[in-house]
Amino acid sequence: MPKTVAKHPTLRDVAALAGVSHQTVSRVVNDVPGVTPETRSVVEQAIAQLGFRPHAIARSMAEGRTRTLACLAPNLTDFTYASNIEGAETIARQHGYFLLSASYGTDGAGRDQQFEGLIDALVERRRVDGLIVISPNVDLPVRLLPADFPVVLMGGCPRVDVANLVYLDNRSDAALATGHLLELGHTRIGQITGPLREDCSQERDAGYLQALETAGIAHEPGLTVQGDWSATSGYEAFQILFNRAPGMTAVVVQNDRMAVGVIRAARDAGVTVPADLSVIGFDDMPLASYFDPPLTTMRQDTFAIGRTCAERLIAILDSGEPAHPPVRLASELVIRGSTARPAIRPDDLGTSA
Amino acid sequence: MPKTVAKHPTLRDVAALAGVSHQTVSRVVNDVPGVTPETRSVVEQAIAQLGFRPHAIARSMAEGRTRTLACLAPNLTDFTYASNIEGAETIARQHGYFLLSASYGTDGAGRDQQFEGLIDALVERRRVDGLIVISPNVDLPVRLLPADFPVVLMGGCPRVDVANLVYLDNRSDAALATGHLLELGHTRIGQITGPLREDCSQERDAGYLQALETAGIAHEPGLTVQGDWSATSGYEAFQILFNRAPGMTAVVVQNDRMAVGVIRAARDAGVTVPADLSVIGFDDMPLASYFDPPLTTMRQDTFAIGRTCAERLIAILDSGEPAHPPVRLASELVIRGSTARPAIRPDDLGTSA
DNA sequence: ATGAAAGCGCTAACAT
DNA sequence: ATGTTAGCGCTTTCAT
Repeated sequence: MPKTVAKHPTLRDVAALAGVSHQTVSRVVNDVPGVTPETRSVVEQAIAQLGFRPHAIARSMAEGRTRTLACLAPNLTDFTYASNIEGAETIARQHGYFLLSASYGTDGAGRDQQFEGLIDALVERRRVDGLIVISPNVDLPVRLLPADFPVVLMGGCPRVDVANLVYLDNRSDAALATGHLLELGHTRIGQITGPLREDCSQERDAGYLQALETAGIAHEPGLTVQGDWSATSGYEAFQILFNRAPGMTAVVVQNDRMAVGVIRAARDAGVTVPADLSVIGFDDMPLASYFDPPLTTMRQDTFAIGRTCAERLIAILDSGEPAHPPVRLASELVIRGSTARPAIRPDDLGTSA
Repeated sequence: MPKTVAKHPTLRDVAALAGVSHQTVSRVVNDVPGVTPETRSVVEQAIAQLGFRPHAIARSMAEGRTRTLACLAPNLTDFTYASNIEGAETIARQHGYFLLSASYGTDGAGRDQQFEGLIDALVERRRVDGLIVISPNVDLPVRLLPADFPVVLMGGCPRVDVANLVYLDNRSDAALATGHLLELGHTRIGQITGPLREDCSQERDAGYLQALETAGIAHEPGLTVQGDWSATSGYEAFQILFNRAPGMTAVVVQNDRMAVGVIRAARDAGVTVPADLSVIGFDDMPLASYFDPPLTTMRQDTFAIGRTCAERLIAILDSGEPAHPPVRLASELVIRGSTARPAIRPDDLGTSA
């Protein structure tokens, strides 16, 4: 009775068939020099004949690394996160790594807890070699992550105290957005922010304030309303702003989804964009140019951000390159149809010139 | 000189400290009965003291499974795929699995090759326990996947010969969409399809034809144009259709992105939606209700689809449940502003009644 | 150039 | 209830 063939042949099965030691097979598989062409050929035939494939887990076990990276994000569906992830995944695979992605849930309670659970399962139990963390608050990972584990952070503001940070300079981006409105001649410019507990919202707010100040325009706190990134919240924020400050001619909206909500609310209130109100968003989300009017927005190359994160992480892993200083990524102003010069209103006539 | 403490304590380190065998520690860690409360307590203290965490890879090695699933999709950014993935990831984690997601590239050459490479690295090398495959062509995975590996397919049409298939009944969904237009009173209904090499486009086309036939309306082949799912292709397809059949009063557009392109093209051509032209899309993508007019569309619960796939896969893995017959998932007609009764045109007056 | 031995950290099967 | 003995399939180190 012939020995039952194991479902998956091992190095030793190949070795037995080729009449060499399993070690030699290992050398052939890993392209290690020091194997005669003849031996190599015999082994290769045996490998082919048996359909041998090295066992990735066994290899991880012996090598002490998994060739797997993980990316943690608040969710996997928002286009910005999804494209970060896709960018990272592309680079990872190009370098022989896989990318495991996990979301750590919606805001509020449980978030930290879920994040910690993820760190435990992925990092402490050494399931992955490195981590990319996308977090609305850089503090979260900084606080919860072990210091000696390879991590690249994707953040929304510069932080000199944080190594391996790839960040968007939201402050200057927002200043640029506000500057665009200022240049068009707007002076009463409102703002709709994301949740103010997020770095990104804070930074953009700071940039907005900074641009106003540079232009010598007094800041009206009542002109800023907080949203939650959703189109609905943009809709509601506009209504508040509209009642509060009918003279407002432009709004900086901290993301495109809310901007779309603003445009809808404006129309419902009889306000025409951009004739009566200029609206600028952030992200340049897919189809931003297909709304009515097409959205003027601050575009971010989110794929490139994901790629950069993965490149940095792999450099640390493969080349033993140590922690690197923060990398700043640029945004780009995309002018479309939702912004224009302010209309000259009857009551403005007296004050001009 | 004290023994240098290993960076990561092992079962044996804990055992030594607790004065028991490593096996007892293993029992405690895995909550296996048959350990005295006292012993357990001592071991738990040692675990805490050393900060021991079980090594996931070593465990995989010994258990012969990785508690990791993979999801393959054409890309990770299209909302439909991203939400499938997020749904699957949620379920996976609830059951103690991680989800590794990988994209197998854009269409055309290289696709099969990349897919094969993925199968090799993930399946043949046993890096994951099971696979979820989202493919525009069910044939691709059916052809390239080993028969004995746990796989759940997410597809666009029923296939009795394929086990573990979770599918959208695109044919009847398209018939429903077309039926909506028919009910409104449209008779010359155009169609813009996705790439016809994809199952989904074929099925929807079949559903469209079927609905027309049921209504006793002769099919005009010239009223169908092929797009590539992009808004731009929808824009262009409308132009072709408009020149070809100015009398057309409605279009079934096989996804929302193209539908948005159609609406834009219609407006640019002086055609008002829905007064002059009704447009129905598929997907109910995010913000579909924020376009102008809000999109009427066939909604699919893509999160639920992802969840279902993961549930099936885990059932096979954990409960040893064998292959199951195809699962059909329903879509829902969401009527918004882009569809309406056809206007009564001058030349229609004579023919009516 | 090749082989033998040891061990990665765990689980499983079998003692006691 | 606890301990002992074997591996899991590979890489690494050291012999030959």
